[in-house]
Amino acid sequence: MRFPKLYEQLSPLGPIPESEWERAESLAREQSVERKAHFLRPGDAADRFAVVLQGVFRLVRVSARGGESVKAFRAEGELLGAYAEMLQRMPSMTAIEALEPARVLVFRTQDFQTLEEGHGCWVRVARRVAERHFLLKERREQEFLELSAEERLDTFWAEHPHLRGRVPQRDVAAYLGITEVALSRIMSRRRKRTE
Amino acid sequence: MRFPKLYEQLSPLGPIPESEWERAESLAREQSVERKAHFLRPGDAADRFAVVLQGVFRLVRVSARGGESVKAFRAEGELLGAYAEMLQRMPSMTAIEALEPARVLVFRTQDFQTLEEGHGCWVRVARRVAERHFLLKERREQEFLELSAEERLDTFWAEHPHLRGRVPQRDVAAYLGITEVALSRIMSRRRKRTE
DNA sequence: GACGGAGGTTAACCCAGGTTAAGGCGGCAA
DNA sequence: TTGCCGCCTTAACCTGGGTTAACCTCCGTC
Repeated sequence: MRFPKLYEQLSPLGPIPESEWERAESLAREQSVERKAHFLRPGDAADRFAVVLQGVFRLVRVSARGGESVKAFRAEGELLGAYAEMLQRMPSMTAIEALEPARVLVFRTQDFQTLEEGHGCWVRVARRVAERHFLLKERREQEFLELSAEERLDTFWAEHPHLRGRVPQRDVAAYLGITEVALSRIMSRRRKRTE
Repeated sequence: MRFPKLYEQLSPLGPIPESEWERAESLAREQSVERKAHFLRPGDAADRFAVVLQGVFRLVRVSARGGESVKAFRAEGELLGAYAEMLQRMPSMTAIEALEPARVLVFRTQDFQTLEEGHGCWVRVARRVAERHFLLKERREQEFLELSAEERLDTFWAEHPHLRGRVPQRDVAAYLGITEVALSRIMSRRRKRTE
């Protein structure tokens, strides 16, 4: 078990025999990413993904008008990649950028496909990954439909306590779908409300 | 091929041998749903899903505060079910209601699992279904992050032209995350703008 | 034909959040 | 030290959308 983070992430998704773990680890490549450097930038082929070993990343989509919106953050143990673009085999529209000096364990999607062909356990894993991604997005949809920005903020910290102090406020705002000004306002409003 | 809609929906997701089609059809049960009747109501077990043969449905989530938000519409050929709750094996939080007299082809999730155990093609289908659900939600997330209500309205009609005239405006509003009043305002604003 | 309900529109008023612009403050480089 | 830069805050002003409530169809039912 050279990479406990890998094991933590993948083993809850279905039983994987020892021999397959070894095969997987042999395909992985460890890589470090400097603060503010990109794991993936818009236009790159979405042909690899990773497990975060160390650090926090932001997944950013630059809209047509030039505005940045943050789709997600990823920290230790989480999967990193332009998942939608991978599925559609299109170039990435997403920038993936380290907010701290980071280390990741990289797989090429092509190699993962070979894993799948070799053993059915990986197919099950891939399915669970798809389902988990879906559940995350559905929860987020619900938040946009039902909650105010302030409530979304609370939900955010409740769901991501480990990001406290590790992500700049402007990015939290861009994740919530508001401006950094509005976020600052919400926070001061609340500061006063509770004295 | 007793149910062409079933074939249309599922066959693009992966090759399915003739014998498996027959097995699937033997498990399905045709059911009709009256206008305003429910295919599923909150609290029901999320233990079945369907393919829509005829009609339009709305998937509604009733929030804690009693507000209704519309997660999606489903028309002919689309999959109908409380997917998130199915994955999590929890009772449905979603109401699924016919907006027109409708007919559906119902499967019990349990039966579908038997299909999966019998032949690998169904596993592939299940995975593609998960991926498609994810892509839909991701697109919606992006719309909430980047677009105004008015732009979301345009996007909605561009993506769902077949729903024109079949869904009441209040439901479109609830899908966009605004009130029917706001939607009416947007439409009149636009009517004036273009004379 | 009268009535009532469902769905849509309009208007008045309010508030959350966008926009712009002006600081504040800590850290880092010259 | 000074000055700049990145990040955050605050204020002023504007706008989109929420809320409430009145009203208007169009139907379907009696």
